[in-house]
Amino acid sequence: MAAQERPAASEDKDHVSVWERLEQPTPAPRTTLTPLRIAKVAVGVADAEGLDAVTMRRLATELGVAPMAAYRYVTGKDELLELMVDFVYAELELPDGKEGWRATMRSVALRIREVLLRHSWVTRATWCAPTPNQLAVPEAVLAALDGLGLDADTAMAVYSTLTAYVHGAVDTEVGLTQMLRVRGWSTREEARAGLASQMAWLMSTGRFPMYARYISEARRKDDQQWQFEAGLDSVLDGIAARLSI
Amino acid sequence: MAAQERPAASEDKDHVSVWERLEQPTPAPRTTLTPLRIAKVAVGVADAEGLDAVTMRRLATELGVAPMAAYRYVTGKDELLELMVDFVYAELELPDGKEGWRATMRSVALRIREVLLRHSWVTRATWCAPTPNQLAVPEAVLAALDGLGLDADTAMAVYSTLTAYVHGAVDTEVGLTQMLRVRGWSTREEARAGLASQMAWLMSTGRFPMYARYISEARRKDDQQWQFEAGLDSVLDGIAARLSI
DNA sequence: CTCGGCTGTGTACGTTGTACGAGAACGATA
DNA sequence: TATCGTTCTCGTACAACGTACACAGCCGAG
Repeated sequence: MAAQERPAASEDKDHVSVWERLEQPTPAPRTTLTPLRIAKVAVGVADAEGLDAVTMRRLATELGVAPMAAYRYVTGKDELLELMVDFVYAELELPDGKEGWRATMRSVALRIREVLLRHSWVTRATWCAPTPNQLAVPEAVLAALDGLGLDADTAMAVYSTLTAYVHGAVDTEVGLTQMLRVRGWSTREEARAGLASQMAWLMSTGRFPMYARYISEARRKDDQQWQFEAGLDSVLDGIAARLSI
Repeated sequence: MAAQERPAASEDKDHVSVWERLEQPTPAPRTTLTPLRIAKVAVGVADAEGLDAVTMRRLATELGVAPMAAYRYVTGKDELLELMVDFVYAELELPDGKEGWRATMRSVALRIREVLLRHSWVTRATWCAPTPNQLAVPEAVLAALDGLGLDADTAMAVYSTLTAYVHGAVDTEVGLTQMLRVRGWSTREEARAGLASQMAWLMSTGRFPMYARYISEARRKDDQQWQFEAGLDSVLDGIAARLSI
């Protein structure tokens, strides 16, 4: 048994995060490169051509710099991704929480969805390292819940429930459009046709009668916004009901 | 690059002569490979060493076969992943739905969580192509909802809400343990220490007072099962409330 | 016994992340 | 101004990856 194989690099207790390093204000006067510029360019590439297009080499070309240059600011590709995710979350505008917990949470959810859809690669890049700008989300949510008399565990659970729903929903939403793109179906018509033909075989097995019926009867199948909000309101209802607030 | 001359046979290390090889004609029985066997082995590797360890070459070695052999059964790595995901979902046991919609949905959610935690790479491998065994989930859920008088769109929305929550929740749960493993913190103590030191810096910025307070007060922070079920019950409450069922 | 078609092999190419050491630009010192 | 140490950047190089392509051995049908 080859039990304990360590794939990752060597990092020990003296591991300083990117964020910590970011704080020391660029010890370099000469820097054509900065973590922020790197992140910005990388996000641009990812937005335009997908996460797979983000290559250390591609990044270097885009920055007008040698392939290895970025490694001065980033210990590896993983850290680059962290930077990218944080950069994206920076554009999230959070409500000030003066409108009550429910309105606040609702609007947080909707805005996160917008941002994640705008940068659809983010859901696949997040492996749950909390970046500073990501932490602003729980901060805002918890602030909105503060003063309602919830104990810490319950408040955190509420927050977790909300983000679990939002991430899950956006993830499948993104996954779906991603799949269409991978399959090469660009127009809605093409997509419907292609998907239908693929589904046809599955349905013809007779294993999924319910699914077949509901799919054929559903009318708002393509209205992602409606689906998202319907689920969101359910979740919020549930939270309200359970906490009687 | 000139001189790409084949060296004499005796030059190759542990080289068996042509004649010797001619002597043992059949090291290979027929059809050693099947999609199912491929998937099973790949899942084994992924479970043991993570998704990154699943390489076409690694898979080949594991199967006792040449690197390209699997391509007879799979058009590329993407298809391999589909196979793997489907293989995992095959072990999901779904309730028969005779216990009412709520109990059914609850148990579906819990079982999906179990399976996904058992194969923690699946959440990152899914880019939303519906495999047959995955389709069994909506089938079961819709069957449980049937006869409640919901229209197709609402029923689908209920299903989507549930899976969004489940996937989102398990995803962050998996992401967290993944992060611990990547950072090299194996024991719970190490993890707490490492995470704490990393958090300490973020908290010291003063940007996240609420978060800091709630984190320090929370007691069930590590009870993932409780958190999952708390959220799940919220979601189910919400669905019940909204549909008055 | 031959032969076409599967199934597995071998080799090769282009791309990736990144280790490593040489080189170039700077501030401080002499 | 000349020199030095430090800091940033580059060029090269390597192992590992996914997979294209042509081939070889075995099977059952004729």
